[in-house]
Amino acid sequence: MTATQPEFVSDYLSYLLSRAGHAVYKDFDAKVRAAGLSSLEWRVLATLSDGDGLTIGDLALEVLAQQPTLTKLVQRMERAGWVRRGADPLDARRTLVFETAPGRDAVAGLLEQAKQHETQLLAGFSQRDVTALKKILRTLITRKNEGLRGNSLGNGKTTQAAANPRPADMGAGK
Amino acid sequence: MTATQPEFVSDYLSYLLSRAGHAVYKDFDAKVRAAGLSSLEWRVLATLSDGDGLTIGDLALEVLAQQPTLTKLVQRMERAGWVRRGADPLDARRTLVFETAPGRDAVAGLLEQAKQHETQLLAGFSQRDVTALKKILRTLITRKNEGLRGNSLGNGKTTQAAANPRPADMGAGK
DNA sequence: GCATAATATATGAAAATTCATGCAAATTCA
DNA sequence: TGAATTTGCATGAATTTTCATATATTATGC
Repeated sequence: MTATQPEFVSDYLSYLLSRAGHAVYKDFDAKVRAAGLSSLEWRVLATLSDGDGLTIGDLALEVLAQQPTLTKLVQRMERAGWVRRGADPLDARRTLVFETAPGRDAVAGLLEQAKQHETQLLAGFSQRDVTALKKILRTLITRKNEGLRGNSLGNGKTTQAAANPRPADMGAGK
Repeated sequence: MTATQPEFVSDYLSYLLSRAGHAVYKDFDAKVRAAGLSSLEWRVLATLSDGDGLTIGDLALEVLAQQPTLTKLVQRMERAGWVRRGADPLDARRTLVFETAPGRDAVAGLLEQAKQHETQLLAGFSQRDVTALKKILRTLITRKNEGLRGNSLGNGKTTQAAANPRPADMGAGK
């Protein structure tokens, strides 16, 4: 009704999430750049390390980029030798993306460092806090736009399981 | 030590924060675009609505963009009539950014909608959860890289208080 | 006060992203 | 089955961002 009160932004959830994400990522980003990768390239390789053979579209959703961006990024990364593109025998429209050995090598160290980084970041919090935090974040991610009217973005993306997942599957579900 | 276990990424805090931020922002973004603004323009105008007269540098920190990006964005936004640039009488190197009346008009509706959006988003959570979540996020934001060795990014940015803050200061703190 | 260093923004060229659209393959359904 | 629709990716042009650096101003040390 009345004018917007001051300091709205600094209490706004969307802003807090962005800021926190940025703050958390910022110092790790230096290591990513030192490894010769851009932020998006790191995300792509890290995602593929969890299981490759994703389509361009699913990969775009995973790394929060748009499809044309991913199409072109993957082309560049293929030229760099980090990934390989392949056809999907079940659907000729799709382009599947696989990580190459050099690609795995490029992120191997970073994946380890990422774990250490997270451990350090969360050192000051109780296990309960961390669990609660991650749970809420997952809820926000999963819930997406349910319950929000006036926004019929069906968005029925399937995000099929990875075609080439790593052996076990423990530690992530919860 | 051993090979990276699968599903690392989906439990990685940095990833969860980015995803949550993206999920939360996604449907609101449609309204921002409908208002004729880009995401970054929305952030800039929303930030300035909380008090303008910020320098290019401080504004860049606020909206999580780089300085050259902000310099050019502000120039475009000035041409569009949303902001005005002014000199700092105390430091001739600085460029201060002020919101114009058209700029305020452009975001007024969005600021209201943003509040509604947040209310809807948090509807399913208890007040306690929300408070806890925001508290942790603020800690992550504030703490930045303290306690993280091997990264002497002093980053002593002052981010001085807004030169032209809005009157009261209630409703944001807690 | 003067050189030197540090800070704040601007800018040009290169690179990446985005928007709109094109095209091919799969799906729907009459 | 065959036309119409939908889906998935690629691509060209325009826009935006980034990197490196230039420029101007303020702080510092002697």
